[in-house]
Amino acid sequence: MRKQDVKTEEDIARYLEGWSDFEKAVYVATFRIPRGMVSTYGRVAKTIGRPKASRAVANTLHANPLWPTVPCHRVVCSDGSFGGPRDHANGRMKHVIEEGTPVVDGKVVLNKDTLV
DNA sequence: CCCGTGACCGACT
DNA sequence: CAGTCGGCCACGG
Repeated sequence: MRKQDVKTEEDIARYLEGWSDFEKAVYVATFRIPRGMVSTYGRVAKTIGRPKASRAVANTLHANPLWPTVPCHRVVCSDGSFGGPRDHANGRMKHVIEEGTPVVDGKVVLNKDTLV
């Protein structure tokens, strides 16, 4: 199926057939993050039952094959900063801001209203 | 099966 | 409060 036709969690799992369960879980969890809010690598890891797999989550999202269907830009570091190469980080920050999420000094403001 | 590689995290100087 | 350090984990070679 074509990437632009992926619109549900089931679609994601189908599109990712052949990928590991871990990777599917990461993308599905990220897909659930509502617009205007963010989550952190650590929290996503916890959500999918792998509390200590934050690094693996980051690795997985780095290769997000379903952008922008899967909003990987809504996943940031635990301190609110955007990890990764400068160019990628800037783009992600721009999208987060466009969705109305508060960003101060290059970092997302993490509180009960912005953090899932 | 061992090893290097990260878009990380939390605790501890 | 900024910088370090060790632990963590999936993946690919």
